[in-house]
Amino acid sequence: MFIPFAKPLDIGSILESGQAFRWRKYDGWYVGVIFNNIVKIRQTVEGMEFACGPDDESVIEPLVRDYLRLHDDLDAIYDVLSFDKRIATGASLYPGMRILRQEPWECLVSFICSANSNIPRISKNVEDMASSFGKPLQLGNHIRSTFPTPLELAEAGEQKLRELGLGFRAKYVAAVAKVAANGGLDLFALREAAYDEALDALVALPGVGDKVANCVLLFSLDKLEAFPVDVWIDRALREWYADEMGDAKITRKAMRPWAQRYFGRYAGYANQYLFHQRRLEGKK
DNA sequence: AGCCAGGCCCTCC
DNA sequence: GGAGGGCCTGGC
Repeated sequence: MFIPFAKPLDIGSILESGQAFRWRKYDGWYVGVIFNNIVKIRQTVEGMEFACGPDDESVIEPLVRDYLRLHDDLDAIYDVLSFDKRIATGASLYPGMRILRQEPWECLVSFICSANSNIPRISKNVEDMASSFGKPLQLGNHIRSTFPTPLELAEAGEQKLRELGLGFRAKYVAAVAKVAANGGLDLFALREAAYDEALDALVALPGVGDKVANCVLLFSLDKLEAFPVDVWIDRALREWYADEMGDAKITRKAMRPWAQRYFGRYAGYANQYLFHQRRLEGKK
């Protein structure tokens, strides 16, 4: 099925910029699992093509548009952020890189797994949880699995999660799964909540600190003002914004509120472009 | 081989 | 309240 262009759009940078962990590239197509379907996407000259299963494409198509945030007017967002030279440059370097609107539960568990880890390992952890505790799916010759529900992960338990190689994060995933399975966590309600309220609710969960919470808020809960500060953003801000921050000894904790004031309501988009730029420059 | 990874939690000051 | 160390494991 064909989806017309939402300009600008760069499927590659969206799906390969460390926001989500289940997309794989096979001969020009990105193949992943969202909304309990295997979904294939590729960008074409005039838009994008996608295929999915087991559900009908007509059912999944609006969800894919939503997932890719095609409704965001990126040029308008660039206009708001381009008072800053770095972001203006980033927008011209990577036009069409969008923030994703992921399924909150998978996003939360994925970023709990991100603590003191790296992208290849996070991807492996997430995929292993799916193939071990999710439900199998097939589309053509692709065999994948749904991301496990809170109940499925709660029933798996810490020990089995450790056996998958989650390490110390297994305890947190198991604990949060138990809370969610018992109805103690309504992530979709947090989409309607204000940023501060949603942040407080997330940070109360074991294994979820300010950074992980801001990733979940940004990538799945519609909080475009969220600003996760990881090592890359830490480096980027110290190297590029020392003058603006005006405090060489600023703590990582203090960086988030500073950046949110500085960048404003689309701080999360600014974050993604800084992260992407700085990560491509390497460790130095 | 050894360091460090898209942090979080706990302890101790 | 905030700085410092420990934590599972794998990638480089």
